[in-house]
Amino acid sequence: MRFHAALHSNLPHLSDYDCFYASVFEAENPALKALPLAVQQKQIVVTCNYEARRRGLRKLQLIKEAKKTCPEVVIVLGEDLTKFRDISKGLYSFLSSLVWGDQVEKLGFDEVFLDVTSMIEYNLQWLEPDITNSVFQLDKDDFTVGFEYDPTVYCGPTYPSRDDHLQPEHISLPLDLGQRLILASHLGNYLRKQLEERHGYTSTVGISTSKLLAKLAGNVHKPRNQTTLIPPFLNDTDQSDSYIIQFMDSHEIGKVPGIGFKIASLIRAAVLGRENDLELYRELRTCDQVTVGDVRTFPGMGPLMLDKILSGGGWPKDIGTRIWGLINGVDHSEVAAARATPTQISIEDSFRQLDTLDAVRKEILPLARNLIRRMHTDLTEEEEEMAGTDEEEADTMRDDTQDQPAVPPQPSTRKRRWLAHPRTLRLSTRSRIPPSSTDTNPSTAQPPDRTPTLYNNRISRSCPIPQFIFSFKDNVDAIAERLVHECLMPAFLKLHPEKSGWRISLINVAVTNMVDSAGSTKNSAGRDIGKMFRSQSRVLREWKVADVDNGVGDCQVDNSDAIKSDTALELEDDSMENDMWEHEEVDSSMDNSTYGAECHICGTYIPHFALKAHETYHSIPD
DNA sequence: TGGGGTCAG
DNA sequence: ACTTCTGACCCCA
Repeated sequence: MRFHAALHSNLPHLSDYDCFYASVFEAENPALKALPLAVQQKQIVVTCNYEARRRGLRKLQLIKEAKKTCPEVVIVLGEDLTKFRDISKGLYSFLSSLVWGDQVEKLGFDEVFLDVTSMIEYNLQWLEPDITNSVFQLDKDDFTVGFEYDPTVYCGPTYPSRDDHLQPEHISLPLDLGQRLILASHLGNYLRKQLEERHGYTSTVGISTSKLLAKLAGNVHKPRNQTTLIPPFLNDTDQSDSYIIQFMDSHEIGKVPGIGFKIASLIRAAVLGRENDLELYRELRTCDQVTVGDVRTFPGMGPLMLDKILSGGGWPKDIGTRIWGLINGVDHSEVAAARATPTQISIEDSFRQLDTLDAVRKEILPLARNLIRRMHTDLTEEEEEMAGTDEEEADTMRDDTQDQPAVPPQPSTRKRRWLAHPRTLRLSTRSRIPPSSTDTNPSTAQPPDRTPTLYNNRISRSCPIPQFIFSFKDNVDAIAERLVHECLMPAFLKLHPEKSGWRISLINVAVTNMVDSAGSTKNSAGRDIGKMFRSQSRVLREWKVADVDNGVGDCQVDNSDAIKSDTALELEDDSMENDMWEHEEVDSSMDNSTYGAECHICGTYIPHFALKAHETYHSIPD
């Protein structure tokens, strides 16, 4: 069987990005770390830090309730996602720069799948039996770049835990899966440390042989830790996946990634025997919870039965097979390669209700503006300065003279070009009352066979995108205004021909249907990284000393379950790390001293916010 | 290609 | 009171 190591890493503490938002505010203002902090979008708490959780706050809680539960809570507004998106991009770029190949897949703002197979394979070949001190090479071309580790033991927690599990005395090299997972566990630990030391963000990592298992493994030891899901390697062959089965069986069916609310509900209904004539139904441990194990062992359960359970919906063709695979811990999906450009960009806002054209127009305008800004940041890059551009000769001469000291040309004067052109513009709305609905009371609606697909009330109209949206000459406001009048308002009227009474509660404006520009490089992410770091090797070399210092010793720290994540390694911070990562239009204007300084111990350039953590780290060993 | 659905965080 | 602000992929016509 082929080894497919996926390393899944949640960038902040918890695997959801709840805490990611809170971490971003804490990074801006470290004083917040000691306080209960909640991030607000409209009337709800979308996220809160651990201090707030300790005091009883939860995500997706009403602001009112949160204030009642914890009057001292500090509330910050998080409706503008720009910061989160930028930080997320930066952390993502950093990980991509370390991992070989381009299989680095973002899931939301706060999670990344990494396929580290080739790194593991490469490092496997240097191992010799029973050597407890080795070097993990992070750069094929430079054996001095890497970190020390002990390849005879896992780094960090495993599932099953090593207390429950016989650690093999001798690991057969080099083809053993367990050995690969050991290496992956050390790499995961290294990546976590790098994220924390260099960027001030803690993360949780799951390590296994597929995206499915890596993701679920990541939930086991939640904040600021990692879990390696280990298959049995001493057991008999027929039960070779028993731990995986047990692991999967213990999950509630809806917790399995890929099984969402609808599918889980249908499967639960079937297993609980709601509409099944079979009365072979079993005693379920809890009334409400249906576990993967309950589903897997249900009489007759398999791909065909799942197909039947899910028949009638618009599901993918192989849905039964896929779900059955997930239930059995099988997931063959690959970690997706990095994308040059997103497939769509959308921006939306929600409201209590909008009922007049004027109100609608007033709300759409800023959405259009922001959308155009986003198109510029995400779909354009700086033009490569071509020697042949006659018109710009004067500028070019002045700006690009050799040996120009630290101040680069103003980014705003640089030429930009589109990496991709969206071809479609789309307006979506949601109303408080569904447009044409007859359902009076959803709670009384009996679930006979199919969910009546009640209330998923976003409706949309799209149109070809007007070409003026791509202009670099006209300013954003002018383009936005024209877009609203010529496209978006007409689209709105098509959506809502009625005179009034729409009770609009949400408006979304999107560009979709991207066509990559010819000549744009395949891997723009890689090029951005190249701009941010001189080269991968150089960056890594800068950190070489740190890496070696850390290797094994830190594993021991991390292995201890007794760490107080709140106090042990708190990071001081300054707000500017965004700008480290500020993409295409700004990067050439960076003056490093604005954002950080050189460490007086190792001389490495450290972003300002990470300096304290970095020095703390120097003080640990030796 | 347009409109909608489900999944994810 | 399944809420917020997204983004990816899938199906059907």
